[in-house]
Amino acid sequence: MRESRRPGAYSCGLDAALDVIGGKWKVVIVWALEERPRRFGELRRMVKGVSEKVLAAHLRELEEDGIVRREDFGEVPPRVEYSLTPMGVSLNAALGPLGAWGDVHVRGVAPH
Amino acid sequence: MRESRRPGAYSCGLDAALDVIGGKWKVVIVWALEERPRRFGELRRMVKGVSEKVLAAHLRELEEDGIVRREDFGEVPPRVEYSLTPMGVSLNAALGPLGAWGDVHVRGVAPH
DNA sequence: ACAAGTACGCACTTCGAAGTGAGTGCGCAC
DNA sequence: GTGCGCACTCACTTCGAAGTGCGTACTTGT
Repeated sequence: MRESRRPGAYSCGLDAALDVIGGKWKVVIVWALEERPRRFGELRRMVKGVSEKVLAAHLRELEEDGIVRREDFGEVPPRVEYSLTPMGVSLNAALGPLGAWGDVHVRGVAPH
Repeated sequence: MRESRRPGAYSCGLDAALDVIGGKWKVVIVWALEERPRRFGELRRMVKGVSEKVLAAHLRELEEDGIVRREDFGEVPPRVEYSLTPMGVSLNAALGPLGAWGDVHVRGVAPH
């Protein structure tokens, strides 16, 4: 189990942000939710290589951190939708420059 | 040993960037080099909690990735200085928004 | 004479995140 | 009636990043 966030335990905002997106698949999940809400199985197919256990765990953590919202339509068979909260949207925006940097300096993709 | 970077192996620039700064202490190291070049022992004291082994390993990886420059003044006792390359400076800039996001949304520090 | 600082390298251990494979209870298509 | 998809949970294993402790060859400080 992960300890809950300890305000003031970080030396800078970068520490804090990296703690939130620290999981192996977190950024990919957040990125996959950018366009529109997604269902669990949908995410499972989009985020290639992730196991169900880890996907579920990461989604729960992201929910605890206020990044994603989980909506359970109490239907049967189960139907659950995950979407970004405003905080999640702003996180995605903050990740933009870093993604662009990676494109240019690591992948060698021209910014045009 | 770490495999060298594989161009094209990333699904997006974010993957690539996170691979580069993936180490536990990488961002703190880069952040510590922002102001001016630093010596090994100096970094060791700044980056609290890091072991010498890991600091040396991370510095070597960051050098391989073109983020930091290592300058060895062949003196005795040894004197080595680490500084950011232009690419390192741009990385730091790209990390800015993420740090600000963490300050505001995780640490609750007002922007202003 | 002795400890401490310099910039590391090496062998060993630890520990937790992630991977694996199974089960659940229900509906629907074949 | 058999199997698949849904959205998970649980127990177990693996594996590699990070931690620990020691050694180096030399200089400076007390």
